[in-house]
Amino acid sequence: MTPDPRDLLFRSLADPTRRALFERLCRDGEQTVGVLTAHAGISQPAVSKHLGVLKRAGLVRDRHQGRQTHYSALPGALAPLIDWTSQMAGFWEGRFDRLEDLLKRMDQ
Amino acid sequence: MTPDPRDLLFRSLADPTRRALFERLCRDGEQTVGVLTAHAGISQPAVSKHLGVLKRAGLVRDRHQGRQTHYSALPGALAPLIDWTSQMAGFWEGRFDRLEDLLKRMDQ
DNA sequence: TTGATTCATAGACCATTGGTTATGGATCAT
DNA sequence: ATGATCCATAACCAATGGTCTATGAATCAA
Repeated sequence: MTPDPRDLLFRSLADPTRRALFERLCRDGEQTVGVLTAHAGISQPAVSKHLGVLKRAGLVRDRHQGRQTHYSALPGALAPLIDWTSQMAGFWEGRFDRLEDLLKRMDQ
Repeated sequence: MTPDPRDLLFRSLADPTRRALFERLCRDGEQTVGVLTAHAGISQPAVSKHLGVLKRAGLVRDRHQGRQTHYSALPGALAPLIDWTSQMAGFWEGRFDRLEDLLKRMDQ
């Protein structure tokens, strides 16, 4: 059972709170856990847990400075997601092409 | 609390079995529940349930013919997902630009 | 050193979810 | 009409997930 890296990505982004955290980090850059907690509307441990999930998915990284932890987004980790959607669209187009071929052959 | 359409999408695609079903429909086109079940490795009711979730997310549609139900993919429903990832990347680039501006101003 | 602050981890709790079996409604074949 | 097939729904169960409070480790300030 190779743990599909896509799976971690999709599951991490399935939660709206986590998407909001990631979105904030993308938009406003590096933030401490305290600042993120102040805007998240949930407890600090909950925020830490969400950040842990995002980190394990490679979507964020942390930097320790004194007693605070700064988190920042790594939007490059979204690549597999983009690849997958492209692939789905590609399958679709490919299927359509084959249908055109079929119709073309039937036309003769 | 308006139910974010993105939320339905992300949550629907968070499950590997559902992604596999959707992928199969994208790749091979319309399929009956029976055929999908034969390849899914889970029970028919489980497949039906997953298809229901995908349908509510707008990712598939169903067509009834006799006693079978044919499902097909609607990959256009992936658009909000693509938009979101683009927006995240956009935030990132914007942030970088603003940083450049800041450095430029500091340089003077 | 003592106390306050910042964050992560542990444990408990509740809702959600993904799976099962059982069943029923339609449709087709005989 | 009878039986078989296809699918959806219902009822249930185990596991997962998101939240909280409590606590501890590390750092900073006094």
